[in-house]
Amino acid sequence: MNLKQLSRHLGLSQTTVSRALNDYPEVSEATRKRVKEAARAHGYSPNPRAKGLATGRSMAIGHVIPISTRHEIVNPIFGDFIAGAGEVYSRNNHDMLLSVVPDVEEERAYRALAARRSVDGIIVHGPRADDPRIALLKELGLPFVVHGRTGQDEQSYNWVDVNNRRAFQRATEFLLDLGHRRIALINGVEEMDFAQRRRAGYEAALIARGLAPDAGLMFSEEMTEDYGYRITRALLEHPDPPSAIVAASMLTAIGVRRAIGDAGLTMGRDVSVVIHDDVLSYLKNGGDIPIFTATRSSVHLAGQLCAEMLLDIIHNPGQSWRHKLLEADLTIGTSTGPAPAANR
Amino acid sequence: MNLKQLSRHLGLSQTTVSRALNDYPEVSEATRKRVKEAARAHGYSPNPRAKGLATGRSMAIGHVIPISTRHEIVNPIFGDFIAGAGEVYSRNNHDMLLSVVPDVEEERAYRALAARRSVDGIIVHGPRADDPRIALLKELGLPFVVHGRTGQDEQSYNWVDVNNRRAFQRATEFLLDLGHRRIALINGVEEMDFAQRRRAGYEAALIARGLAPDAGLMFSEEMTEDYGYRITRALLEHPDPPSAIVAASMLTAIGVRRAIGDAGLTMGRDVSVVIHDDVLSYLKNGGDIPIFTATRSSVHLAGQLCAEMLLDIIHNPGQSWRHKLLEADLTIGTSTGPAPAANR
DNA sequence: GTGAAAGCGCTAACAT
DNA sequence: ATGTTAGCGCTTTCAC
Repeated sequence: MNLKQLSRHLGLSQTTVSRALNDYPEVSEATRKRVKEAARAHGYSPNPRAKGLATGRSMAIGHVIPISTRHEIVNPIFGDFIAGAGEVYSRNNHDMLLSVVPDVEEERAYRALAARRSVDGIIVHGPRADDPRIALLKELGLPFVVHGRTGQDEQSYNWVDVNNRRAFQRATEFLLDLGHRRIALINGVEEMDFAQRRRAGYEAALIARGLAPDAGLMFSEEMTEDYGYRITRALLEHPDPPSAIVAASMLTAIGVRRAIGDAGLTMGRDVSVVIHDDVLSYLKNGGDIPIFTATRSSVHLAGQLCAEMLLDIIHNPGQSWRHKLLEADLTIGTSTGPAPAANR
Repeated sequence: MNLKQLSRHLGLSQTTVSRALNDYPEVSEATRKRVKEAARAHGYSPNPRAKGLATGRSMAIGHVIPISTRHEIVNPIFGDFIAGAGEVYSRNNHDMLLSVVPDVEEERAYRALAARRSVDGIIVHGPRADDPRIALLKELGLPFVVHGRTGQDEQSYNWVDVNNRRAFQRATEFLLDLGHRRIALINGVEEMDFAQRRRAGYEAALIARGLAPDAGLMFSEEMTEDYGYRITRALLEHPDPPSAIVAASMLTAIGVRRAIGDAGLTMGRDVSVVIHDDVLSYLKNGGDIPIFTATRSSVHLAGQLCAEMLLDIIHNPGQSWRHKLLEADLTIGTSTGPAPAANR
């Protein structure tokens, strides 16, 4: 069933039916009601391509997922984020277009999306501290919202971010309050903006207590299980090992725990660990590692918020930049305990 | 730059330019070359909506991701699969349309996709043993490929599946060869077809050795960490505990290992564990749980294969059903060892 | 308040 | 081998 058929069926012109369906004010209430009912009854739904061709809009939002050419892993936060954003799009009759591209071809992918006008807006994932995509998208004139922030000019574009700095500051303060003095940081790659903010929070907490950040206790790599394992083993073999660890991501945390176990030590007694993870900081259920359960993650929420913000920007253009800062989930596990007296 | 402008620029008709670009045979090689070069030089790229409107095709593939209303978790295999499929679409100039819908509204989502002709084909995720979606999609006449299989009529639709039966049979045989006799199975929900096949493989291996499957050693639930933990703890407290466990999924395996540790036992000595996981059976790196590394998972591969099959079906319709059965990755960890003499 | 007609950018008969 | 023309299904002037 298309517009033509529907309008003929109603004895009206395509124009009127179109106007009624799209809530144009000049249609009489009576006709609008009649038209909308008929549309529903016949299961009419406009052809998005025809609509897009006529309006120049696509009713679609693009997500460009860069896949690293070095280590083809998909960021685990991705699924949750997409689910959150997808719900919002469904509610607003927008399609979600996913574009998976090798990171080296990312610029081309953005330019292609813009040139073909396949999408009305874009969500930017995983911003680097100094990310060229921001300038590119501004140049292309495509509305966009960044999930996260870059290191500078954060007043010049739209973003939704988790307060990573404060989360790590709180985590570190928590351990300091328990008497820990040598606290290690197992961080993500500092090319990523979020990792820089996390370290800043960690350092701020130490400095506020008159402790100098120790480069020998701060680590920065891709957040894998192996990374958590290697670093933790090395730390524990140190003559003056840390009594506590602040770690990011579930995978890393799994490695940390395995290393502690393999060293014959006990989490929460010999070494305290605080995990930050905005994907899987779900319900903790009898253990010291968060697990999948029925609760939404903050990334899921961030996905919803990014999508809502972008749709709003597309609908009401010309406004100034928008942003939203979420307080992070922080999982403080059963694995945290006071520092051994010797380490105070 | 659109077709009209490009053709004017070349002093040719739109038709000729269109034909040259789309590799129609009747265009002279000279013109084709000239046209293609001009197109590239001007960065011309056809408007997909106009093209779709004219051809009735969308150049897009739909992925409907049902989000469970009970436990809003995203299946962890999802990210990997999407990445694999996405690469194939990119190479073939197809868009990937993601539709995230509450599972109760799934039928409506498929019908909407079909009615609006938003996509040329669909990939079906997570088939149940008796899945109504197969019949629905046949009725809708939309080409589709299932990632996985259903319990019956597997000759009547297209699918790509991992040989779950054989994987679990091999895993079980492996443990039997080590002398184990009481082997537990920690399986996924049996509503899912893959879980049924996994149990079938496990049972077949036992029966082939003259052992009767013991209902008290077989478990079936959503594959969370907590599940792996709970079941393993319970098993180990049993008066006649199993000496080995076959477990599915990384999360479950993490729970299994934690439970073994908490019970004061050692994996590979007191209890042997074989993990099956097609997502994260990546390189194992010094531990007994697979970790994220640079290697592709079999789900990534399945994503590619599904996408390729679907594009082929769309391009060459009218052929009979197609399918592909992949041999599963099977991670046999350092955590497997011979059965204690008492258990033989 | 409603309708006729043009046009969005492309493809596909149907010429030539 | 190339061009002309008529749509694809919708929105949007413009006229009434």
